[in-house]
Amino acid sequence: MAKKSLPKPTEAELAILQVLWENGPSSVRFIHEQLSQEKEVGYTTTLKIMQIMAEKGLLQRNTDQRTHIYYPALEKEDTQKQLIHDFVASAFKGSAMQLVMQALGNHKASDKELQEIKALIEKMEKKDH
Amino acid sequence: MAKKSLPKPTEAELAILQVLWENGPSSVRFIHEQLSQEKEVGYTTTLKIMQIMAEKGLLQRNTDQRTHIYYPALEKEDTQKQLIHDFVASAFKGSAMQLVMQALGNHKASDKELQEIKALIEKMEKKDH
DNA sequence: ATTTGTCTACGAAAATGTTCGTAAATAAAT
DNA sequence: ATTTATTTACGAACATTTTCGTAGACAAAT
Repeated sequence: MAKKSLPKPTEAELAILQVLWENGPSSVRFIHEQLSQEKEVGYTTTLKIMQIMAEKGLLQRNTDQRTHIYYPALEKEDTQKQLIHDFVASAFKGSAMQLVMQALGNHKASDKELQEIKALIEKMEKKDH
Repeated sequence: MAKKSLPKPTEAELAILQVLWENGPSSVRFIHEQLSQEKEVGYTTTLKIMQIMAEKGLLQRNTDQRTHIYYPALEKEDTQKQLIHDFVASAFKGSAMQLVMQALGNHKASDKELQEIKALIEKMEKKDH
């Protein structure tokens, strides 16, 4: 059967996903502590958003213990891929390459990063033949 | 004096900016016709959003004629730059290079596009020395 | 001149996202 | 055992964004 497509995460939801991506499955308490370092926010606000995310299917959770443990339903890369797609559509008229050029141009990249990108390009060129 | 920083455009606002970027200064009627091709929406909805954008400073307008002509207050590239910055922060933990790698990897690029990127990288490498 | 159409302005409803207070259950501390 | 702290659930207030109806000004068509 077809994979059910999940809604695009909102800003607040994305902030939570980032913490989960970095730290793995976590409790609301932990996520909230991390988010609090960036911005003051009530505990129940974090809780509520995570509950909504679980409802939407963005997060899964283990409720065996009183303290529920949440984790993303999708791989980080899959979510990022979808986000890039939407972003490119809404701000770059669908041209991912235009985005790449802009992002590359406006950002100071280290030699190592540039080498990585070159390597990726080489690989893509080879695949074409 | 310092350049007043404009708010980040919303989704609906971005759709309007894209039409303006492509077609230059336009009337509400024209923008609305373009947007209608993508999605059904009332004329006054488009009008209202453009008026709000003018209030916010995102758009300028010429009101000499009864039919006002709107145009973006900022260059396309400036707005895109800001959008990339926010996007990278919210979805890529601030790493523009991660975004570039993902966008590059997930997208089929033409030889010509790859050449352009390579050229840009060359230029960036030279600048470092 | 009168009607018909097009435009802006305004305001408010509807939809979406965010915030948090309160209550109930459970666990931990005294 | 009683108090204190932690956690989930729920609901509602608040904020932001999107939507559009209505009215008034002006222009075009008849």
